[in-house]
Amino acid sequence: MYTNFNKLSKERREAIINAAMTEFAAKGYKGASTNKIIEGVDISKGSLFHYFKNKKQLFVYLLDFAIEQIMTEIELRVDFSERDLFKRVRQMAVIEIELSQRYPTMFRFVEAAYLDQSVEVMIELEERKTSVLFSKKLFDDIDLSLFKEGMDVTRAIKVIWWSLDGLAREISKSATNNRRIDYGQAMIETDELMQFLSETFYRERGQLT
Amino acid sequence: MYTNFNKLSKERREAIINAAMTEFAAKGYKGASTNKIIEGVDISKGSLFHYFKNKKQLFVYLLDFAIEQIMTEIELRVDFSERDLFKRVRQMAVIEIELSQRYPTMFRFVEAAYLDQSVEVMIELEERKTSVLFSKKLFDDIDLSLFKEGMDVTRAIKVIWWSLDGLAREISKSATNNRRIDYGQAMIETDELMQFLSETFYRERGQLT
Amino acid sequence: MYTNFNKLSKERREAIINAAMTEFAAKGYKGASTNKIIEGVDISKGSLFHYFKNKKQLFVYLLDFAIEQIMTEIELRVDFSERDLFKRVRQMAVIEIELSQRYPTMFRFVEAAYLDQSVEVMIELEERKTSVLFSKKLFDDIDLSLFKEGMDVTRAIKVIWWSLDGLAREISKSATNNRRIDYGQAMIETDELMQFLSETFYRERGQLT
Amino acid sequence: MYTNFNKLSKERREAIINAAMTEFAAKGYKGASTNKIIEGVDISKGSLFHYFKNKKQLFVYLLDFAIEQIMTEIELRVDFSERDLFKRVRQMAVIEIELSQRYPTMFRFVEAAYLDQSVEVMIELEERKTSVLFSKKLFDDIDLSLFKEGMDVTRAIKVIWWSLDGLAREISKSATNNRRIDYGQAMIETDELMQFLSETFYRERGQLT
DNA sequence: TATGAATGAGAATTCATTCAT
DNA sequence: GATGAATGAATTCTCATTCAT
Repeated sequence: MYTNFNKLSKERREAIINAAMTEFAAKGYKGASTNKIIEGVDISKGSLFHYFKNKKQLFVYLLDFAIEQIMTEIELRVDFSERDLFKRVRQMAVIEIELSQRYPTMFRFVEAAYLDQSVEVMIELEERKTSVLFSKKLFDDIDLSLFKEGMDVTRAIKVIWWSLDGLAREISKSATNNRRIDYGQAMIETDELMQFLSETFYRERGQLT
Repeated sequence: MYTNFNKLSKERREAIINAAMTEFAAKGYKGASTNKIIEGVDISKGSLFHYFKNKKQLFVYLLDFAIEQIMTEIELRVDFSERDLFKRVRQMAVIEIELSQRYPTMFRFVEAAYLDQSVEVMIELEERKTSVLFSKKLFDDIDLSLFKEGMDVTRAIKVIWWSLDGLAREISKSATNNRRIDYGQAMIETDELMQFLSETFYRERGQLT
Repeated sequence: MYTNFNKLSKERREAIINAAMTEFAAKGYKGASTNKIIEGVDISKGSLFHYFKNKKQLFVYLLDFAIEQIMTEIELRVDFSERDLFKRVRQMAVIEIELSQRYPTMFRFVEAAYLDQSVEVMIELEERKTSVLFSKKLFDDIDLSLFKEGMDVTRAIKVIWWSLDGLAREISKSATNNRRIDYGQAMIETDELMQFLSETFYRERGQLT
Repeated sequence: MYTNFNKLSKERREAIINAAMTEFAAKGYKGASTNKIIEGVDISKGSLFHYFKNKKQLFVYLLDFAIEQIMTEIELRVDFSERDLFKRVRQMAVIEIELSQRYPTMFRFVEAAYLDQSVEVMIELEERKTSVLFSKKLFDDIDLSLFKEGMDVTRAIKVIWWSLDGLAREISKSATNNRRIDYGQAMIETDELMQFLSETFYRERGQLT
């Protein structure tokens, strides 16, 4: 699968991936134009459909490519022996922020893809979301003894997750308006939120960093 | 603005609104076809573009119509003299659930619209989101004395909001998969979450209902 | 059905029908290009697909139009009270020859359509063929007493039909090569064939004309 | 000509011929896709166009190949010393039926090719049709003394030919509808028709088999 | 005011053929 | 000789919008 495409040189492949992700991120699946994609990179219409048999396959390829890229980095760099929930989550946040600086197009694409409503790719998206979004591993083998006594930990973790997710959305939304995310500021806000949450749910104040 | 459209009879207006919302909800802004919209209701091509000068204006009209509809109901029915945050929020949840049962098309439209990625309507959407989503009034004149002493109330409220929002997303996402939201179950889960949150952030256990 | 198209002026309608039939006759269903059709007549791409929702519907319309045209003329002008098989068939041949001179494009189209192998329109073609080709009425209430005694009349009629059909094919095939059918000559040959067949199958030599 | 292709091993050649015939038979000349042909057999794009300089040459090759195959068999197996027209024709029918069972793909291809409307190959087709269909040899040195006295034998032979052709068409058309030709039944019907024709045109009833 | 026929740019995709390796 | 990636013209069809009636 994708045999033809994978035979291309890295530069060419990346140019195509970049152009396609940019277009999909900007216009959504349905709105994106394969014509525009090939305009943005030195490739013929025939070639695009030689690499990917149709628009949907191209989209799915990009999605899987991006997810793998991100997951690989997380798997590699998150220390899963760290049993303090906040410390573990913080590692992930740091990596994500770094990646979104290194691969802004890819991140914008993934965010847009996850919100895409197009029926044509809904099923593919759902499959990927459930497999990734709430990556079980992230909450595996957490040290529950750090939580306050009598606390409903499952619910607490959900509240923590929703809060971090909410903050991320807020930051990313403000970015759409003001055009650029200040990642330094984002990290500070995330740390402050985690500080608040650990004070709320943990037995005693810990040291995040 | 929309003078021509407003001169129509209520039935006609609602038929058009319904058909348009259904199409936009199903296919997104870009994917929706004005041709399909008029097929679904007794109106001519010319008239549609007479009432709304283009597709975008139609979309924006629908959005504002829906928001107003919902906000009016909330304004009317939420008792803003209730100063207990959870009790006030609960009222809103009840109303939203009731409305989404009464006007399913409208709700589906609003949900889809809020996720729409189309560049053409992004700005309009952002304007409405910020003005509505975190409706200030909702958190005005809240009885802060109910919160635990020393609690960072602003942050607590955000966490509460993000959690309720997170639960709502979770329910609505599972609905896309399993086809139907069980509103009774949704209310139970919301109540349980609020119970947990009030125990976490409030001085003493209250009675929600 | 075909409401939009039927609202056009006769001239415009005929121009479109003509251009389309010419293209289909020349290239077959699959080979015919809707682009070429609109090039050949003052009509926009959008309009063609406004009149006929797709290529297939256009083809089917043309086919039904042509068949109706021909059948109406035959019904009107063939004297079905003539009970002598050859005399009745001769009437039809005369009409067909006349029509193919008056509407050469239409006839070329029908002939080509009947030979078309494209899967997309096979079913539609089969439906029309069975209903028309061996028009039962043509052989209804024939005077069987004219045939030789002891003759298997059913088989004789088939042989007559196949022979006339064979001659027609021969003439029409030679036309593809030499470019034009000589209808006078064709009529003579048909008469000669019928003379031979009547001598073969009839009790006594009749007078065809 | 076709030097390169003929250098291939028999198996390879036949695989290519088979795949190409199948595609042409199913979709017609214009509709057939060279891409699809190579998908169905182990051959590269470049090679196909190396063996046959273009689609048309491939088609013509297949046509000539099929015709030669069939004609060779007929030449070999028909006993041309048999001077009774019906007996000679019957031999041919038997061979054709046998061949169409042995090489169904080839026969389907030939039938489809003969009906093809594509301008690109019309001329080539016409050339082959006239050269083959009414293979003179078939009617050479026929024993005319068997025909009734005074009979216009030339015309009689034509009627016989057209009738046999007509029956064949009828059988083959019904096959398109009902999916399979019953060759046993076809042979019976052909024999019955020939019996009828020999009674009609021959001096005295002969014995066909 | 209301209509809906007309439009042509643009959509995704397929195609036979070429040519550098 | 054999390959298969690359091509761009051509395909059918859709679309939001206009404008004469």
